Amino acid sequence: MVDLREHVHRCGGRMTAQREAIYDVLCAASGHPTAEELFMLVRERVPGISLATVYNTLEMLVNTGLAVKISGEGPARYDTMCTPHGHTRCMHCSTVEDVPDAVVSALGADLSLPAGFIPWSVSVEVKGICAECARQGAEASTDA
Amino acid sequence: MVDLREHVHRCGGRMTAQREAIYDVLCAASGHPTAEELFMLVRERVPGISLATVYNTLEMLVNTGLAVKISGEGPARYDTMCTPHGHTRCMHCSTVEDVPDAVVSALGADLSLPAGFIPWSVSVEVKGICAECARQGAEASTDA
DNA sequence: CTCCGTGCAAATCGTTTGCACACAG
DNA sequence: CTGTGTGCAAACGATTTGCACGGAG
Repeated sequence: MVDLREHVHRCGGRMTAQREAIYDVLCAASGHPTAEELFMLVRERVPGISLATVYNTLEMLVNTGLAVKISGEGPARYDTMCTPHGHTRCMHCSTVEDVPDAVVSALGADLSLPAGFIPWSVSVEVKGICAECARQGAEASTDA
Repeated sequence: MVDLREHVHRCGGRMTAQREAIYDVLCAASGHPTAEELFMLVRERVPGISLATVYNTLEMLVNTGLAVKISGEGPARYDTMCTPHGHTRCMHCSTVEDVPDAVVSALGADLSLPAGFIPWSVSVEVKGICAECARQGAEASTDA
């Protein structure tokens, strides 16, 4: 969580109420919201905001290193945590959770990359079933 | 590369010329083709085939474990190599290459997953610049 | 005053779906 | 024969774009 105004200025951009609201909401969001979800939340604070602005701002945040875009199945999700980490994705409810771990950042060095490939970032995604869905699944099979 | 006819039957499906062609082409493809690319290639062998059939068949192959779907930025790419491995993705030309490595499969155990999360598969993607694009980039800056 | 960022609506792109027919089993 | 897989075209969801205006600097 940095001073957005200062950050934006350093990157040659302008500060707006929309950008502040989007960044605030993204930082405060518990999960890893999609652009649409973020849009819904931000609209409570900036009623007239448009979805395109949310996309624009998110792209700016990603390009300037303040956020990370997690793309995979379905709509992309966004994350502000900028230390290297992986994600889990529930195959049932598609929730994304963080996997803070030094292993992730150390990984790059261990991989035998194609000759000449210049690595920039490593992302790790663990697909599976989240605790919540596993619990419900167990209940369901108990009920049946 | 398995006997597709037998595999499909074991999974309760039917064998068709389209499915055979798609699987053949996917196995023979050097890179990691998108559905669209695959469609173009398969059309040379089965001129009347439809893109929907390519999507259907790919989904079947993925569901039955004969192929892997690599989704991320842009269109999804497909891969037949079924031993655990990671991928590199060039940020410039978006080429996807394989990273065969035991580290990837061993990774799951080392990560501190959220409590209760049941892992199913681990995917690793290294973003960066591929050798080809790096070479061209170097040339370009030399020229300038 | 100058442009960058915005809002809106339409366009685009990848993928899925509904339907009638064909052909594998 | 029976029902699954096919081809087509239309629908769909996520994201991008073009354009004119408004507000930050």
